[in-house]
Amino acid sequence: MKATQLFTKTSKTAPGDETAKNAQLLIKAGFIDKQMAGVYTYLPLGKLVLENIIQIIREEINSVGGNEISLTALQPKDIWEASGRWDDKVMDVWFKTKLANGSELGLAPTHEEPLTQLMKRFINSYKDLPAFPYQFQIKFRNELRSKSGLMRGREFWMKDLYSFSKDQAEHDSFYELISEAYNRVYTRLGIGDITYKTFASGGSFAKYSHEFQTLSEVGEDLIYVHEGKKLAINQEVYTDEVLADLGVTKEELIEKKAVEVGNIFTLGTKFSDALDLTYTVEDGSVKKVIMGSYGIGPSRLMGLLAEHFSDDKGLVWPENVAPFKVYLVQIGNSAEVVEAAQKMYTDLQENGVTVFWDDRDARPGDKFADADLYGIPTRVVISEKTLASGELEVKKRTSDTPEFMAADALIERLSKS
RNA sequence: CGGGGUGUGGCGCAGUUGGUAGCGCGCGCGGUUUGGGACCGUGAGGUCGAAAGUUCGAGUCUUUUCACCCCGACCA
Repeated sequence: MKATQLFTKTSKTAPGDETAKNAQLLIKAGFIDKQMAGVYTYLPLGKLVLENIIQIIREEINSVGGNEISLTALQPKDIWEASGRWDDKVMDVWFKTKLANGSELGLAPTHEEPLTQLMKRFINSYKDLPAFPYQFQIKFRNELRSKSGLMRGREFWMKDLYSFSKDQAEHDSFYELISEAYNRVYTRLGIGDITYKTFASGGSFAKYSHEFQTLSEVGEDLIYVHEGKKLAINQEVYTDEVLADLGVTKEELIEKKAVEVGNIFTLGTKFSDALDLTYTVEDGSVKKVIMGSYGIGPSRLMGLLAEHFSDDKGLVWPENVAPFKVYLVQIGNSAEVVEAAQKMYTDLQENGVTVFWDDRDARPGDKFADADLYGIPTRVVISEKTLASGELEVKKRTSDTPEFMAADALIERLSKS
């Protein structure tokens, strides 16, 4: 993308009505815009980051057999009444509305009911199981108080996956697979080392559910971390019994604040009971399907990454989620410089390296400042100086000192990474 | 939902004892500049969140209301 084709621009001042670092930086950099409390627009650069996060999750979910779908946001009330979750006293985050004919509707805060209903059409026999449908969708939750920028919104992106299994063993095996897939997601996002599989309360069908908690001072959760075993315990189940279960002692645990970046949950037959989702076994008998649900919030992850990977100059995206790999700074407007920049822009793209070319008629300082604020991993400068020396100036966002290299060497390095 | 705070050009802010708004950034134009957010000149742009009230007169006072932020509660 060329800078002159991007309609957003950066701001020198952070918005006065945001105190969360992630929101301040993302708004200053023009990645997002606030529509109202807890509701944000994704602008071109922010959309690229969000899509990169989504794509990583998609690849890992597909690798364990996920089938991507897209359920509806508008929900009829009958199936939610069947599960008992239409009542505001049971599900207190509903946004409810009506059709023109008066029928009541809700904006989906989650999707167990509609998906269970849908799967009744496709699950009849043991031969149809297991099944792992999932989607990326905007969820609507009428939070009493949204806060912390992208971290807790009333409208937010969620990857929700549901598993449909024959029996507990099949369920348990997938549960383990998805747990590993989640770990791979966090590793690819650059937060694997500070993200812990955390034991949390399990509901009626399992002793525990598991959250994936990333250490952060802005976190809303309190967890007890065992660094050696790479696990943690949520404060809500921090009891002697649980400690004994996991074979750890209080002395080995460290209390930390963390952000919940994922959750995997055994549902058992809660929804297959409510909506009568059954299958026929080999012997002709009929059984209830065992379900699980698995969530990751891409938008919350984007907020967390902005919060975690940033400094006084702006964002510092990990390679895998950055909107572009390279920020190409063109200094000067001489024909030689423009031509060289154009060639580099084209060469990088032809080698699979995404690049943002700052072709604006602006001063170098403006371009450097934006390159830093955007948090693009690698900055490449082309100017009269670099043309004279025959080497490009290359600087990592995470480094203060540039290095100099020939164009070929740079392209080779970047196309490999 | 309880407590606290804040709403003034696109953004960030100021506005003294009430006398019909000002600064910085950004933006337009002219010029000088051009390796870390330049400078000079000039110009456009707001009726002060909304409504009602007090007053000769309200951004400044009163009431109501809406929105936003923070703390708490809540939170598949």
